[in-house]
Amino acid sequence: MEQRGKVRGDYSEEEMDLRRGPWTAEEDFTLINYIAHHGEGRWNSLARCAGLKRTGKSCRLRWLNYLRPDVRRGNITLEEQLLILELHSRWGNRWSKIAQHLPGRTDNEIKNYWRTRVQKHAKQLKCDVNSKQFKDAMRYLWMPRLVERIQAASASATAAPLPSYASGSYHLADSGSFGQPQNMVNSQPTPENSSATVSASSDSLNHNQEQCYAAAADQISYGGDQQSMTNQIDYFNQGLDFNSQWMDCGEDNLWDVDDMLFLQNQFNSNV
DNA sequence: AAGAATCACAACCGCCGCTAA
DNA sequence: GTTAGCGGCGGTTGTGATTCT
Repeated sequence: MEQRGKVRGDYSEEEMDLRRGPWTAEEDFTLINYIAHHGEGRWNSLARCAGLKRTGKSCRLRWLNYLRPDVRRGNITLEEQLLILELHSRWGNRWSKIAQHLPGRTDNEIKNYWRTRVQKHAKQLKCDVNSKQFKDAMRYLWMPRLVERIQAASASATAAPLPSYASGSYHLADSGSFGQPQNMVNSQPTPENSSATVSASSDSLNHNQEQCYAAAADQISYGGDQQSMTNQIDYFNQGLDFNSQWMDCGEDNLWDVDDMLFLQNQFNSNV
């Protein structure tokens, strides 16, 4: 039986000979070359036969997450963000399953995205990423906002067809129903429609943002603890004016999690 | 300019399920 | 039925890069 629960440092002589840590260009080349000639799979024997002083697991991971020719790298697009949020709300931390619907993206990349971005925002909101509060914020604020940004990007780009799930599935007027995007599986973003990438905007507020927040605050009336953040569905679905006010503030000021933080503060201050 | 803090992501670890012997 | 080995998965860590103070 394979040894389980092995303590760090408790390695056999053969294992001690194994390399760990970052892969070198030479190792990458060796692995690529070997797989090109012999195919992938049977990772332990592959590692041995290729002459790599790595575990089979390490070779497999390096190939799947980095060296595979069809692996997509770079910013997670708005479309992909939306899809990740949608699929995670359905399946939870089933990263590999989610990755199957994002061609070229690895489970590791999606997992990292979730942990570094999404969980960070939950932390900012001072709530658990699995809490209903945060899920509501995602579902009724963040995701609709993403849809709008995708639609705006598509409209401004060309008269070309919208990305499949941005074009008809997440209608803001669908009375708050955010069901499964149609054609989701075939929704691989293309270079043409993936130009709207994750904005690296600062979390701090600038003057324009503050003005936007003030404008939004005028139009959002929190009646107290009986009103939850889910009330925002109505604002999105009715296409109220404050949406366009936000849009007028420029690309950097589109509704982001900063906005959720603002709403959260508004909510708390009225409780 | 420099040190601290934070971010992003590659890589590792341990567990689990499957399968062949 | 049991065991050994492997692949896959999700969680976690290490570290270089970037941003902040």
